[in-house]
Amino acid sequence: MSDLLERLRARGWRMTSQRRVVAEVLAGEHVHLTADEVHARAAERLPEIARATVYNTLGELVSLGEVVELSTDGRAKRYDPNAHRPHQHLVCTECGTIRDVRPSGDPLAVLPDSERYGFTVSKVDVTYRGRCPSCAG
Amino acid sequence: MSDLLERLRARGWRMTSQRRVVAEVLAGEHVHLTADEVHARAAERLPEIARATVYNTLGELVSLGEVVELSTDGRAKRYDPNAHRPHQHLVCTECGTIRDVRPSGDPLAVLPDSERYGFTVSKVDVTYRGRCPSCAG
DNA sequence: TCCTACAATGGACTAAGTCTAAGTCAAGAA
DNA sequence: TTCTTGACTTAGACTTAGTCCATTGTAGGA
Ligand SMILES: [Mn+2]
Ligand SMILES: [Mn+2]
Ligand SMILES: [Zn+2]
Ligand SMILES: [Zn+2]
Repeated sequence: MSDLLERLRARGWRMTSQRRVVAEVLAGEHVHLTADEVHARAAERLPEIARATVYNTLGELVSLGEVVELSTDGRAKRYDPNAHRPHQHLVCTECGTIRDVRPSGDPLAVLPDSERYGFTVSKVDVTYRGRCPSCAG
Repeated sequence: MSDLLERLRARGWRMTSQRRVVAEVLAGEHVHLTADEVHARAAERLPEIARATVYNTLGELVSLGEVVELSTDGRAKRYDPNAHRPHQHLVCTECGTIRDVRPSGDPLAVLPDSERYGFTVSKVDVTYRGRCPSCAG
């Protein structure tokens, strides 16, 4: 994640304490936090960070391709730092747990030309839904 | 769609003018309206229908499996009466147009057991994204 | 050290949806 | 047909998630 800070600096990002803590909160595997969760965790380290700043920073990270924005349900968007390894998501319908998964093959390939209606298709978002082991009871 | 009204009556639904117009608005192919769009169209026929009634009715139709709820972006959910023919969606990133599409094969089959982490996977939502012909310019 | 353009702040505002208390009415009973 | 009653509808307050803006602060170059 510190290489992230390097990359951002190289792109002319002004490095502020707020941006640093937001980037640090978004570290690790299977991290899919909402903006408010990012804000809460950032505020543990930098108490007066504003919600608007978190939204701004997340938006910038998304534009720069360093973070992926997800909306797996109709609720708050989630922010995923695992942006450099393309993957899909497996979501528990009970508890909302999210796992990164990699389906076999290219998910785009299964859409025949006859089903593309002249669109230039560039991206596929796949959400697998089911019960996780601890909710299966 | 009148067979929908039959099915609902058979399930003990009390038939009101509000429920009837909501069901009528949700007729046809490639219909993916937001709750507010449904409300606006319903209000053309029944001016004093309340927004809450539209939300209630849509929620009931979803519970009964007669309508599918979609959240392809982080915006308003969309309601899809094409609930009896399983399909996926192709969305234009520019104008938001939505098409029903049928990928070849079972989208669930491409997720290997090793990528299921003990989940009981029951459903897949696939959103193909790209530019539609009129936005391709 | 100073300057200033870029960034952060707090609070008002919007969009989408939920909840509630009071009033209405569909449909079965008599 | 009229009566009855619980299911349904209504308006508006409330919540959640996110955006916008005017003001204040500061990173980093000169
Ligand atoms: Mn992920
Ligand atoms: Mn559809
Ligand atoms: Zn679970
Ligand atoms: Zn388009």
